[in-house]
Amino acid sequence: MPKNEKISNSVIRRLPRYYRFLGELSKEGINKISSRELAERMRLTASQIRQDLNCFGGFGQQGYGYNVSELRSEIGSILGVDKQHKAVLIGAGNLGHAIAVHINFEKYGCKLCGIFDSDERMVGQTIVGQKIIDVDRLSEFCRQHQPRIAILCIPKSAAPQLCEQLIGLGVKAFWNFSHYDINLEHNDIIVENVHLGDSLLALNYGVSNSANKTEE
Amino acid sequence: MPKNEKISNSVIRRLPRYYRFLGELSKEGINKISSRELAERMRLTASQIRQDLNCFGGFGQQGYGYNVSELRSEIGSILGVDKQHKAVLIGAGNLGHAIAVHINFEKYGCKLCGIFDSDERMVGQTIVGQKIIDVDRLSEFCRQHQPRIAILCIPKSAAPQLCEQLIGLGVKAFWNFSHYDINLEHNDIIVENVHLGDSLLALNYGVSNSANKTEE
DNA sequence: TAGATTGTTAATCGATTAACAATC
DNA sequence: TAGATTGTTAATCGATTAACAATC
Repeated sequence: MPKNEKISNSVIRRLPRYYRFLGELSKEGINKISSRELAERMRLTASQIRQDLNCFGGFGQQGYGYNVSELRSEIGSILGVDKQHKAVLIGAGNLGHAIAVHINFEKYGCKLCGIFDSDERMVGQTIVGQKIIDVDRLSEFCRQHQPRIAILCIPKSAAPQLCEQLIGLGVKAFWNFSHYDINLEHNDIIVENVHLGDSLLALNYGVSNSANKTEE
Repeated sequence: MPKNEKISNSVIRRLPRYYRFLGELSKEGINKISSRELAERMRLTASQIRQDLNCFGGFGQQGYGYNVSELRSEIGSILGVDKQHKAVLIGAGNLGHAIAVHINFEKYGCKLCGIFDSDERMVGQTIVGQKIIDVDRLSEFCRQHQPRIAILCIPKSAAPQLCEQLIGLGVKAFWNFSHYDINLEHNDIIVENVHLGDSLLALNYGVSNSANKTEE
């Protein structure tokens, strides 16, 4: 769908937020919105919104604005929310478990089709209606189901080897919650690192260096 | 500590990653590193690293490079890892629970001092050695302990009101995992939104639009 | 038609990269 | 001293904002 040039990462990162806000507007029963109004709500500039959207096409109408639900579904299809890419979750500990039950995968264009763990006490247990599978059976499973996305909720030490294994099995994208910083040679692999520690540290920087603190 | 000018957000976001990589180097027993070597490992440019670090001071030595553990501890203190800011966690459901046990708060300059939930079946249960407290007692607790950070693992609907309440109680920063997009009038409040859905959608965009897919 | 608002081009701003003098 | 590598200034690049003609 992209018009012609490569879409910048900054634009891509804003798309999910547009999608969310348009969903809310839709729920509020608002059918039409101008770039100016949307900018106000999202604390962006109208210019930026128009620039962003025009990377993908002219979704608006001069003199009128944008049709909320139409624009939302356009952005949705750009993001691929209706693709239902198959995903496996590796690591069903606290975080993995929470991700499995907390994230509505269908809503985000994914289908969670397998949950794995290496701890034999977890294997066989059921979460979100799925039996946890022994990670030893990962290869077998992937050959059969061909997942394209792997969600890593595993210790740092296990990550490098697992990444390589999964790439060998045809996985194209990683949603990485491990403390390992995926930085692969393979340049066709898509990585979304979620470093919660980094996020907390950035917040902590803000708190530690905020203006409302006395100089020390 | 900042030299004189305001530090850009892009720089701040890279600091935790520097901190992490330097920690790893330290563990590997590497004492000295040049900006060129570090850049290679982190997939950055040497220029950028030197620029970033020089926002805060000259931590290197010409002709030699940087002392790994020294630089790490400098960045650590810039990030405030030894500050131990008090934090409350609101919402001890799947995600809140996982955050509580998964994140080593001390390591990131925080101290988790209270966990709250509104579900009476959870109240009184213990996680990470702390009894879950009824959210009705949040005000009382905050007046006594004066936490500066609130971690929100609550439904979107509960977020706006809770934010206001917490700000009234002196909370200065939010680590926000709720689907509510904190976008406050209060401009001295620090917000770190962690929108896992947005993150997954960005990944999904990549998978849906990757080059190794056939045109459709 | 007049008014509004887009799509798009041009101007500005900020961040990244390159270059190099300073210096260990 | 010679070699290496920083700190810092200048050049480049890209992203954001402003402006405005096109058009509904």
